[in-house]
Amino acid sequence: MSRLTCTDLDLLRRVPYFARLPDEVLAALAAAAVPREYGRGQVIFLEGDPCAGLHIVAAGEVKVFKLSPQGREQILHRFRLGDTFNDVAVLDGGPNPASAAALTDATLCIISRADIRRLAERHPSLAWALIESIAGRTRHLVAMVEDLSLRSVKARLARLLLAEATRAESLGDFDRSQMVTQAEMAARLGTVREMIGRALRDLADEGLIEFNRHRIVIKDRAGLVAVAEGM
Amino acid sequence: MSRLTCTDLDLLRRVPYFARLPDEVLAALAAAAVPREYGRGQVIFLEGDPCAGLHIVAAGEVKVFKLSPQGREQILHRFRLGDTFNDVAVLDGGPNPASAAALTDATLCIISRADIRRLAERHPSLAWALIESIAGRTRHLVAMVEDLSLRSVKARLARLLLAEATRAESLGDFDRSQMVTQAEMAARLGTVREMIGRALRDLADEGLIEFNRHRIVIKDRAGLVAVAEGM
DNA sequence: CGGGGCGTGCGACAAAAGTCCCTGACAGGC
DNA sequence: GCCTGTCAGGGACTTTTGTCGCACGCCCCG
Repeated sequence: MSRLTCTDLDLLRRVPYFARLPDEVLAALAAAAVPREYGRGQVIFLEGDPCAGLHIVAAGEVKVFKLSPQGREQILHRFRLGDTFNDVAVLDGGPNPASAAALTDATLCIISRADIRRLAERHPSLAWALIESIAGRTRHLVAMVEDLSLRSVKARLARLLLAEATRAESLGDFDRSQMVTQAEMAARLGTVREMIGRALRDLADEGLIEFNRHRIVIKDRAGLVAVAEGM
Repeated sequence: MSRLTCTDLDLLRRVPYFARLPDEVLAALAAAAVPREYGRGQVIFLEGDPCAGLHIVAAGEVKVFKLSPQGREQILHRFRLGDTFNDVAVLDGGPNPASAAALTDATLCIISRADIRRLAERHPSLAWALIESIAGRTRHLVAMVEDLSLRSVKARLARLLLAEATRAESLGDFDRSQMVTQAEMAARLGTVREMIGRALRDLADEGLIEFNRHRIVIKDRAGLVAVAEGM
């Protein structure tokens, strides 16, 4: 038990928005957190269900997504170690705004809305951490609306590649472009697999990237930026 | 001066998320609020500029929007009496995530980020009010992403008509469907004016609505709902 | 009462996105 | 090593969305 709590504490320190919280608050959060394991592909919670609590990724990767009646998927966000999700439902008490599923085997720590609320009332620093977290989420969604509404698939893809490259660099796990499959890229960009394939070929024809199954290398960053902005 | 403060207090009570705050907090907010007038079409603040503070609509209507390089506009939200906007920048201190402009002559009350932050630290009830406000904003954006990514223009239009009709009823200002121009509907739905015209004609051909310049009447609500969901 | 400006109606066309379908490559399990 | 399922490559076609162009009606204002 004490080992578990210790592990949770370490995890909480890896959550950017929580890192600066006083130890006391982190300990209280850790005490309230319940770990849970999910297998690859397993559903974590469903859109519309009553608030499933705050989820923190302790291992593996997770997607939060919407499905259309026709079965097409739009991924709202992909979450990794140290990310929190379902903040919105936790903070306003409404139903989960979207569904979540594990992309790989994953371990999550879950804190109920009641616990969060109790702790946030006692510790204003936690309330501010949550506010900054949800503000970041909102900025991401604004960018997503802008993308979907105002940019072509090719431009969106260029932006995605640039963003992933930047993220990979800043994390040191350079160039293992974790982009997995074209189908997933399509779900993130709000289109279909075939469009991703065509857009990749276009970019390669223009000499901006090189790619073969599961590996994409950026050859001309400035050119990619131009595509990302211009169209 | 005392009259002005009184007016501001009345306004703050009309903000849904603020309505239940204790008088003391409302008075402090009112003291910090600066009123300002804008003419129709006037820009209020620009995307990317440093945080412009919390804005509250005291009169008139306002849009928050993004522009593409090609000049197309995506309206993220239309705000009316008692709505607050630019919450995100106020809460996280980053730049404004989008631009804002007055749709009609408008009066806004503006509270600086510093004041909000100071008051929220002193009064946790205000912090929670802000949290619920931004959570609502985030839910709206999630719905917007879903719409743009997974629904046809016709389905989006059906949803918009249903939403506006519901709002109009619940406010008693029934059927004066404030939808103004087709161009604005297009900007809200992420498409162009001509598509709105075609989609309206389609819906009319199917007997679901009737319309002539500036007046849209829903004839078959269930049918509209079917269109809104199905496609 | 005669413009102008704005919003609309509508058709022809162009481009972007999506669908269908089939082939072949690769990886993991047996 | 072989079989099977998943993923990618890519062509042909359809549908949806966006662009262009122009005429019309309405309303405001001089």
